[in-house]
Amino acid sequence: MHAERYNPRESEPKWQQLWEQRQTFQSRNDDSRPKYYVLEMFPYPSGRIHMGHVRNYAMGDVVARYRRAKGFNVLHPMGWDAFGMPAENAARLNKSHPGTWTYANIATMRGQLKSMGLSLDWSREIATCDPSYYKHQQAMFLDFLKAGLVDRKKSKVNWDPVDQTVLANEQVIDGRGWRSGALVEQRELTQWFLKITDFSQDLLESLDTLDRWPEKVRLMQKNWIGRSEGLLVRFRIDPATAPAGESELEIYTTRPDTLFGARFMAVAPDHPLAAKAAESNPELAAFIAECRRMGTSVATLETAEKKGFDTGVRVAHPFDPDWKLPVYVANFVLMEYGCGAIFGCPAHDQRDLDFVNAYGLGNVPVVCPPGQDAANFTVTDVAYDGDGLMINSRFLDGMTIADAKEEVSKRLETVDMGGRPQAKRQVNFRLRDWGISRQRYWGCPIPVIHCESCDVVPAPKDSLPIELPQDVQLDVTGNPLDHHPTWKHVPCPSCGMPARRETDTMDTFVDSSWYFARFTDPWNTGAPTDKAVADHWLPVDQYIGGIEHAILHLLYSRFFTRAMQATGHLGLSEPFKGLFTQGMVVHETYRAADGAWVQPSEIKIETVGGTRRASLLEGDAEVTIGAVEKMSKSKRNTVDPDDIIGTFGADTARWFMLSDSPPERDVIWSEEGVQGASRYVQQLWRLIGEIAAFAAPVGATAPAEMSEKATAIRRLTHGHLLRVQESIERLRFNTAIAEIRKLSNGLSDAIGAIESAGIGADLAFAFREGGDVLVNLFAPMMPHLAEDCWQALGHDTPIAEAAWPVADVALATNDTVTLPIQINGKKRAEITVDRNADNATVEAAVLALEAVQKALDGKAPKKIIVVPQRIVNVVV
RNA sequence: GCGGACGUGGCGAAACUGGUAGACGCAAGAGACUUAAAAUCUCUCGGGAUUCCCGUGCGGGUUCGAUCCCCGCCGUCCGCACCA
Repeated sequence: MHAERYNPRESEPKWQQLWEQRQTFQSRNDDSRPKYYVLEMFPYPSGRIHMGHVRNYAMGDVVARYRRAKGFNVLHPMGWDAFGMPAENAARLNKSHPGTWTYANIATMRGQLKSMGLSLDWSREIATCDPSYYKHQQAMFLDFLKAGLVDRKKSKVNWDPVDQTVLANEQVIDGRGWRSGALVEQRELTQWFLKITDFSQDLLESLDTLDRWPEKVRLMQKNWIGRSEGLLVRFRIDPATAPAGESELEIYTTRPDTLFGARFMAVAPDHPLAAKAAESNPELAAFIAECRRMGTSVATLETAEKKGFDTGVRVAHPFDPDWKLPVYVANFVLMEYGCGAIFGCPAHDQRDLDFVNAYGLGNVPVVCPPGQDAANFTVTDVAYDGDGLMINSRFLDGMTIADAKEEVSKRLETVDMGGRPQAKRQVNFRLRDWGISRQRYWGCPIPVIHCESCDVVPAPKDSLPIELPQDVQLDVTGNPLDHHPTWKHVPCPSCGMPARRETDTMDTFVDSSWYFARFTDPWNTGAPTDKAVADHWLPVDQYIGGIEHAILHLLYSRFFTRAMQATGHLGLSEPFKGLFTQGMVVHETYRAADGAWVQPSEIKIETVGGTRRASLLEGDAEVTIGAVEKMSKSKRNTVDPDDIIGTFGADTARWFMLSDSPPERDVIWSEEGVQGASRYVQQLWRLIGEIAAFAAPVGATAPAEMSEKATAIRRLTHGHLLRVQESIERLRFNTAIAEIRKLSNGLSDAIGAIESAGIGADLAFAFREGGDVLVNLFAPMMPHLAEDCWQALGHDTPIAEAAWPVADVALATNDTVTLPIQINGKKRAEITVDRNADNATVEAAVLALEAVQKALDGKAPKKIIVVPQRIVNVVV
């Protein structure tokens, strides 16, 4: 019996239960089939899933189901990025515990994900806030510590005054905290660091091996790591001007070629030389203090004018002891990069030029642009940073920039200055070590103990996990763990004297830097991973998530994988072989007359005379339709996945998510679009019902005699099968869906054409095959509907366990091809010829065409280009 | 400022390695069925004209042939931002 209408509300839970019963999506570590690891970035348990999750997980599920059907042993797990500030905030608000809120959210969201019908292996579920997870993270921290990959140092940190916590450089966006949006301040604190910079060169170089990553992401990481090749040069300080104990100033430059264009030196306000010089110069001290104040916010730094203050110190030019250069303290020099000191060559560096123009120090060009006359090339407002030949540079004159760099480096490297060479080649990186200390409660405790006599002592491994205390006071400023009356007090593991625990917790990006490895063996109580198992599954074959993680999460994970390799937990260095970054889900915005944002669910839209008008469901008041923007709570343009699944079913939601837009671009969620998807669900259901009525039995073999009609149907089936397959493999879900619709349209037309004529064994077979293939093709996108259709077609095992159909390439290709005929590049006719017809045959056929004859008007063609199986162009 | 991506009908888009521009869908319009509506089905749907011409942001170039390659503009979006 084939029901008139398909009812997803009845069907979807039924199939979800069956899959669960049969453990269809559980993957075993000892399966001998080739492995395929599909992973979507795991969610933060914020309360409810949103449409972005639906899109992300719908895509991953297509890949997982497709690969499973293709015979792979697929790992497709799910977990929770469960530590973090929102839980603490919620707990403070509700006077409860962050864990209560977190686990309640997880329960809700797990239910929501299950209602999507995702082919996930729930037996591997993990939550990063669970001691069974962070126990291993603590163990690895100790391993890293032992391996020299952890550092504890005093450093200037980005301090978020609202969240009262330290932020990594990566978490400061436009001078503001990435979560709170507050202006970030600089503070000096003792912090734990993971030494990501140990891997700077490798992290950079290996980007070239990640050929299945988006170019954009690789470029962003490359810029972030920021490698530059340069020279460290030591300048001798003029003893007459040297502050006590100072004799030299070391700078870093990438342009040693321009050394003869030097006009001044500049050091950062917190450079030791600046401090020394300020000791006897109150005005300088005041200037430095002012820079510090300005420096509290990166945002003001960006727009600040170039300011400097002459220290009175003079240094000698490395190639001319009599050439003295003034040393300034300048607000644009960063202590963190290079040496915190530079030499200024204004003619060829815009920043230096702005500085000299403000202080009247002048400039001398030393690189002459090609085609310019060296005698009258001058620089005024715009520095020249292009190519050219050296001028005004004594022994460098006439050299290329590259040669001049080499010459300067070579000469200064051999000059002895106090027993060391005066210069040294140096590669510098922008990348900084990863500060992981956070003064928060809801994070993974850093497993060390501070002892008065033994200093920092690692917590013994058998004391792990160091669990968070349940009784915690969150409404205190500062660090709640530090305020806890007893938690931090422990005896020193080394000397047994009273000591205290580290009360900082780890940045939550640590939690997400290795979860993909934990999924391979989440039951392991003794170690973070089973190395052999992890090496079997990893790297992740296809990782899918948002572009917002292009730098932070992905770079940290790449570092962590290397650190885990170094400490014996993994045998590889790159965790993600294929990366795909999906676009956002966007929606129209709506505003009431009073300017308040209105939710899509509160309005109705009518089209009157071609224009769309929106009004409130209640009260009918007119609503203004605004721009299409990212779904957000503040603009209230969100659509709740639960509502959509409840009304239309998960399949409809998944189908629409994948159908219209290319996956890397934003998708516009619209009511019309969902309804279109829902209509198609019904259309497919009807079509399969019709096909089932006269399809040959399951497993029927092809009859020897095939009519042309039957062959045409088979050709259609196999052609689209090939193209859908290719689209899915390229993650082009929108074109895959277009091809599926073409197949269903084609089968539908074919039914219309034969209905009255009756049906033979050949057609029955063709429809059996066509119907089966069609269902197979849309099963990764609409798995529940596919199960019902599969059953309707007479199959008795779930399609989720069925193999992908094998395309007959020979059948998919036609014996004949239709070639467009161009005359002077414009299409004028077409001919149908044998697929393998030789060029001479094609040419003869083309020349015989009426349109060609007419265009030639009795003359011979100048040229005929025949592109076999593609096109013919006749030039007259 | 530096780096990158993108620009195609009313809308989302497709177009393989330079080979028929607009597949597939959304919206719209006309019609069929219906007492009516929904649903469903059929047709039309880049612009202009009479067989043809124009058309992929704009202006050039390369080519038998350009949405695709090259040069120069314009616009939109994204990332980084005093990195020496």
